[in-house]
Amino acid sequence: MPQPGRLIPQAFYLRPVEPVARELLGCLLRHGPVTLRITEVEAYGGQPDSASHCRHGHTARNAPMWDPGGQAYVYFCYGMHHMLNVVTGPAGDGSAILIRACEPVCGLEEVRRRRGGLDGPVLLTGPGKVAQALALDLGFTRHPLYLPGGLELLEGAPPEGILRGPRVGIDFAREEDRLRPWRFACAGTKWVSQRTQLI
DNA sequence: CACAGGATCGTT
DNA sequence: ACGATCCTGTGT
Repeated sequence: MPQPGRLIPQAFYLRPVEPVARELLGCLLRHGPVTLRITEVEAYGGQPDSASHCRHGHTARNAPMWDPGGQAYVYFCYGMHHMLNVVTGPAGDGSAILIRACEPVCGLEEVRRRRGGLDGPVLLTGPGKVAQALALDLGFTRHPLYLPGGLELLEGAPPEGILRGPRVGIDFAREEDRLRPWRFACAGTKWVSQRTQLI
């Protein structure tokens, strides 16, 4: 099994998106002084997926999702938030994993500064919050996660309990999510995005 | 070119 | 429950 702290090799990402998403739980994201542990993920693409940015085929924005796995895909959402995705699969697969929540491991003071002085689970429980804490922007799209320097993805101890299921709630009761139980996965922890529940 | 909607967040 | 804030993809 993975050795904590080692860079994950690109081969890890060149597989179907859902097992990669599952195994990403517990892994570490490092950018400079800040290290975060992934506690919640969401898989997109890899098969017909009407919720994926690839649902209408190849476009300028989603181009990184069609590349071989192992790189970041960052996009701008709702006019104010950046979202970090990990691209997976071989070239042409059009799949990626949204990092939905983390817990702090290193650099807590810097994270709190970037998050407006907040603290507790509200700090990193949401995809926009994670990107803000890691100081990411569109310039990180296509950044390789398996090379030292910059934004890195490291192996970490897998969490004890992995919960998974479709998201439910305001806009999450979609049929396709019910048919795809591994789209969404989170660790058994308090560090779970607020708009996410399990059924 | 106009429009509708969006993988969200923080406040009310 | 709502507003912020703007980019993207589609339709005309």
